[in-house]
Amino acid sequence: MRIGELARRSGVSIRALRYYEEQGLLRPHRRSSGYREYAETDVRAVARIRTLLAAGLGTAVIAEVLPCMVDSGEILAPGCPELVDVLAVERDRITGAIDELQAARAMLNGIIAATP
DNA sequence: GTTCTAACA
DNA sequence: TGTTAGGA
Repeated sequence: MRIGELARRSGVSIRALRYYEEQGLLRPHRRSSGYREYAETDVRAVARIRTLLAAGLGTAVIAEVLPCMVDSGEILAPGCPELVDVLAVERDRITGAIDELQAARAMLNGIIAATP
């Protein structure tokens, strides 16, 4: 599929899809016309990219983790178990971020509840 | 009409 | 990231 279809199906802007390629997150083939040709599996790949970006992971980390995820996206592809410690660090960072968000939410809840 | 690259009131 | 210019 071309970039327009992937953008519609993934809910991501064409601009973002080109950016992902620039960052090495996606490797679409090129037609003789120069148009990018994406695979069916890229729809799910984009979803994973969005999830990881939203979690605060850098594109460099995502680029090396993405190819190590099997269909389910939760299994480590055989051949890259050394990523486990990198993922553990990211997980701990996310856990810290969640704690801060919960603290902020509790603070706002308190203010809102105490405001007549 | 769609996509491409490059660049920024 | 959006948007726009200038082409194919």
